[in-house]
Parts: sequence; C-alpha cells; structure tokens
Amino acid sequence: MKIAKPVSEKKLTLIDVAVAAGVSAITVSRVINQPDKVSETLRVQVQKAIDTLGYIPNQYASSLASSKSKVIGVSIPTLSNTVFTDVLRGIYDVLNNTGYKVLLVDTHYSPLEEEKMIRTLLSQAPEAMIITGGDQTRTCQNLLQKSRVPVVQIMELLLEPLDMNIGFCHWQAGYDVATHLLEEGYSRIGFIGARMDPRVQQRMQGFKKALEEVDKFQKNFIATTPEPSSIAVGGELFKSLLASTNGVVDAIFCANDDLALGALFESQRMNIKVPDDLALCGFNDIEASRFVNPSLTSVQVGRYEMGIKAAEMVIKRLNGDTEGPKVVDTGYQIKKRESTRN
Amino acid sequence: MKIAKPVSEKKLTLIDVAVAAGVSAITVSRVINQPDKVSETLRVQVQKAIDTLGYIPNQYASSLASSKSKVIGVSIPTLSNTVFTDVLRGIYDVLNNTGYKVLLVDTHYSPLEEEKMIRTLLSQAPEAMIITGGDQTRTCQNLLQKSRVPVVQIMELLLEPLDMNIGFCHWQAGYDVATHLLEEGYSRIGFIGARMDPRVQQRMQGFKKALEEVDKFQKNFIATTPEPSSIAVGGELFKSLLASTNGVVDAIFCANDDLALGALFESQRMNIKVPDDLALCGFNDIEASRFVNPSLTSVQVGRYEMGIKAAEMVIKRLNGDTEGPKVVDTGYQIKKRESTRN
DNA sequence: ATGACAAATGATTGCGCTATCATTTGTCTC
DNA sequence: GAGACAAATGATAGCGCAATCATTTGTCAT
Repeated sequence: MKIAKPVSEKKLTLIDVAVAAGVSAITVSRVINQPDKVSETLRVQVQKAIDTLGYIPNQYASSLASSKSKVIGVSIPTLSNTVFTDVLRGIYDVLNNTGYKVLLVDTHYSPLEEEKMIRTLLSQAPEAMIITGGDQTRTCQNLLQKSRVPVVQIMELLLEPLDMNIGFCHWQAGYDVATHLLEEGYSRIGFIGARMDPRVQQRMQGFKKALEEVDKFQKNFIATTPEPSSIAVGGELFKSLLASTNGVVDAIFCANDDLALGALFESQRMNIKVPDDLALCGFNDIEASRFVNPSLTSVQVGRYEMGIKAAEMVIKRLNGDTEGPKVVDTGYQIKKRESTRN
Repeated sequence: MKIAKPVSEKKLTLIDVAVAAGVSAITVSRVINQPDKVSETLRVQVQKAIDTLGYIPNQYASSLASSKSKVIGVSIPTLSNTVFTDVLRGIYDVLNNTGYKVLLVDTHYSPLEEEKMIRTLLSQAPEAMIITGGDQTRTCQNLLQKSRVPVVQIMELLLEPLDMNIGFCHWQAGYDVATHLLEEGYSRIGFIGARMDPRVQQRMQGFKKALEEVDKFQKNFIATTPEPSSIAVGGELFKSLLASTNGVVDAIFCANDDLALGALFESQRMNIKVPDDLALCGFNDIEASRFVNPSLTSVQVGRYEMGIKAAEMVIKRLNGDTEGPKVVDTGYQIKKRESTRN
C-alpha cells in the first residue's frame, strides 16, 4: 500500500530542490540567478525540479545574503488623486520590467506620517527611494541621507534636493497662468485652492506675484480650504468666491482640474456662461478637461512621463551610471481651450 | 586635534546598538519588538542609543529569523482606474495602522502578467494576499494554494473562491440596470463597453439577459472595444452606436462612468438632449457623475468600504480568528439622477 | 535571613540564501 | 597525450535577526 505524498507540509527550500535535482544547493541558486553559469543539462534538470515542486525562492534569505533587496520605496501623499497615480503608473511600467519591486506608501499629506512611513520603507532596505516633494521633516531627511540610498524627489523642483530631483516649478506655473489670463484681457482674476499642500501654495504665490506686479491683486479674490480637493469642494469654493466678491471676478484660476470642474458644473447650474461671463482655468489637465463643454483651459504636466523618468533615473544610478543630470525640469504647457476663449 | 567621527561607513546592526547601550543584542531586539519585556531603565537607555545612532532594523533578517514578513501582497489590474485606487485606499487605511506593509503590483488586466506578478509577491513571503477577481491562470491558482497564504479575492463575487471573497455580482447589477431602464419606459436600450474585462463582460451578459427576457435585445445595440476605457473612448463608442443603429436607441447603459461621461459630453456637442432625446446610465458612481449636468444615473458600489473590509478580513484571519463569513456581498445601489429622468 | 518563584537579561543557534574560494571536469594546443 | 587554461560545480561561511533555553536578579512570604 502506497502512502500518499503529503502536500507540501513545510515550505520548500533550495535544498529540497537540490536534492530532487541531484545537485548542490548553490547550483540551484545559480540556475535562478545566473543561469548562464550553469550547463544546459543541469539547468534543464534543475528547472524541472523547481517547476515540479512549485518552488518559490525566499526573497528575505536572498536579500539578507546578498544585501540586494530589489525593492524601490515610493512615497506619495495620497492614492485618491489621479495626479499621483499617473506618476505611479510610469514608475511601475518601468520597474516591472527590471525585476525591482515597488513598496508604496501614502502619507496623507502629513510630513509626520511621511517620516513614519519612510522609516518603514527604509527597514526594507530599499535600493532606492522615490518620494514626493521636499516637505520632509528634518529627522526624515537625516534618515534618508544616513541610509545612503539614492533618492529622487518628484513632482516639484526643489531649491535643495536631497539627491536627485525631477519635476517643474509650480511657482512659475502659477505666475505664467496669471500672466496668460492677463494677456487674454482678464483683469479681476480670482483663485480657488484646496488642501493647500506646498505645491498648491507655490502655484498660488506665483499667481499672486504676477497680479501684484500689475497692481491687480486683491486679497478677497482668493478662496481656499484645507479640505481635500474634489469636484464638490470646487463648486463650494466657486460659490463662496462669487459671494465674497459680489461676482466681479472675470476669471478664476483653479488650483487643479477637480476644482475647476466643480466650478464649471456649478456655473452651469447658476446659469453663468463660461467663458462669456467668467473664464475658468484649471491645472493638471486631466482627461475630463479636454472633453467637458466648454472644454477647460488647463496646464498640462507630463505626469506619466515624470514617473517614467524618475524610475529611469533610479535604474541608471543603480547600474552605477553617475552621468546625466541630477535635476530634471519636466516643464508644463498651458492648454488653451474654450473656458478662457475671449 | 580631534578626529571627526566618520559618518556611518557601514550599516548599523543590532550589535552596534547593543554595544552603544551596553547591553546584549537580544535586549535591543526586545526593546523594539516586545518593549514590555524590558525594564524601564534599559528600555530608555537602549531607545536612546537607537535614536542617537539612527538605527533602522533590517526587516529581511527579522523576517528570516521569525518567518513573519509583515507584508500583504496586493494585486490590481491597473493603477489608471479610480475604481481600483479607491479600493486600494481602503486597504492602505486599514493596514497602515497595523504594522503591515503593502506590496502592490498591477497586472495590466493580463492573467499571464498576473501570474508573473504573483510569483514576485509570493517570493516576499507575504502573510496574506488581496487579489482582483477570479481570472487567474491555473498555475497561478496552484501557486497560491500551495503557498498556504490567506487570499481575499475582491471586486466580484466568484463561484469558486480560492479562499475569501468580497465583492458583488456584476451580472446581477447589469441585469438590474437593464430592468430599471425598462421600468422607466425605455425600450430600445443600447450598451457600450470598453476593455471588456471579466466584470464588464458579466455586466453586459446580465444586461443582455434582462432584455432578452422581454424580447428587446438587439445585437447591434451593443458597441464595445477591447481598448482601455476612457472618456474619449466613451465619446467614440457613443457615436458609433448612434451610427450603427440610425439613432433609434432611447437609452444607453455605459459599462462605466468614464464611458458615460464621454457619451454625455459628446451628446452635448451633437446637440442631443439627455435625457429627453436619450437617457444615459453609467456604472461605478464616480464623483463627477453627481455633479455633471445633467447629473448621471449610475450604480454606486462601495469601493473604499470594500477595501476596508478586505483588509479587515485579512487582519482577522492573521490574528487567528476563523469566525465570520468567508464571502461578503457588498452589494450596489442604482443612483437615479437626471440623465434618466422621464 | 532563606527559599521559592517571577521577572529580567543573556548565550547560542539557525532561518534560507549567496559570496567566496576550492575543486573537478572539459577543451584546446602543440 | 601532457600541460595549460576555462568552464562547471561544490563546500563553507556568514548575512542580521529572533526563538529557544539558560542564567541572573529581584521580590516576597516565612
């Protein structure tokens, strides 16, 4: 009477495979990691054993022994914003084909949470980190520098990057939008912003500066909230801005497209004609902006491309290539559409 | 002349901290993992050494020694769809407070890529997995079962879940939408769908069945594409459906809200009145649907809540709690709005 | 004070793998 | 066919930590 083969009672190790294939453990390791160092015969033989047993290497043991984790840590403020998931997609699309894994954390826009999360990431001994912006706590920056891990800060251009940096200047973008609206003939230009994270702040400051230079800035033309941005909040800020200015604004720069859509939809309900009564300009150029009626003027920023480039920078660095710029300006482009047509 | 203290030339280990604090390595380990097992005095002393040196434990060594990875593997089809990132947010919000890390992969809707990615995940010895749907390859399912890792399949209810399952029945949802539109008096109901992943297929089949039952199904009332869903594609499918049916449809069920928005925006451009000339119903109930004009009838599915529950199920299981259902139906709700008002 | 017991701390070992070096086998030249 | 060299394979050690068991210290009742 045959005894049924027990179903993998304990987890398989290299040695189990080695025994099954009649070779030494290290040969199995080579088949997995450096197959060209093993003869065709043994390679096939070992691979067969691996497949039959359903062996999956323990990455922890491997990482510990080789001090190579094959992990890239990524930190973004939130998963609820397409802006960051688009960048993320770029990162994933590059890293997926390189054997690196992504350990992703979200910080809910809080530097303190970010510090905690980055500690977590560092304990996984990542080979590199991609983090958002430059708003880390001092402690967090120290941790990063001490860890000697290559770091790319993304989304915005920083005065003092920790290491590598890729993004664009939000201040300048805000300045340019305001200038553009002025050139289009608008002169009582409002601003609505939500969340008010560092990048939104910068866009607002750039905007403010441009208006101040031509003496057209008015404090009450600005409506903001610390709440997370959304279409709903866009509608509310729009209404409150109109109320507090008695409706004299002739254009509004919305800190992002969600807010702009909210403002646009609300204006439709209020029977305010865009752009005839009021112009709207968004930021980020999400897909809806191109298709909504009237289509929404916005600022295109290459998010996906930024993710791609950030990941490529990381890979290059990990391959020992120290050529190339450490700072990349990905720029932006004002997409003029119907919502600001004069 | 003092010699400057060299900046952490090599990485710190438990032992370095132990030496600095004048205790044994295992005591440092205890301070980190079971602080209540260490006297107040030593705990403070050791913690000080940890902070001073900026010590971060090596998670690989820890995981190898304890066979606890504190990693949960998560697999979703794409990062470009708010449907999945909403679920993800729920998952993160639960797991962030439990010391578990999320290793996230995207499969680009391909079962083969999924298999590859799940291999990667398994090599990290995750303590549990949250994966999307039931469309895994046979090999992949075997790997998962062999691994003995708790698995939650999310997004849809499955006939034969691998382990735990949380979601709702897409077929029934499609059926219910069609029934609802029929009840509202629409009788020439079209369908547009993109990507055509298993869940969209199911919605379409349910839709089809409901119409067939009242003899109102017509093959050419369906327009689909394997392309990824988007607002742009929604507009195109809308136009092609109108063309191929000579505009006789009086309502369209769009497989998701992006498509529905595309259809709506296109209808505005074509001067087709929604809902007077044509009704539109979406699926997923994203934020824009509530605010667009006319507001869009859609099917609300608790994505964030689904993520929360999936993560909670995982945590419960990991805490040894085997009570509670293995399958959870999160349901859905048709949100009737202006785009289908009669 | 003494013994009994709990709490606090430490020494040793091994998790599963790869780096390193050692050995064997194969291949080529003359 | 002997020697020289490269290719293939193996043996050993150690990555950094926690499980396990051993020892020390502290606490209390008697």
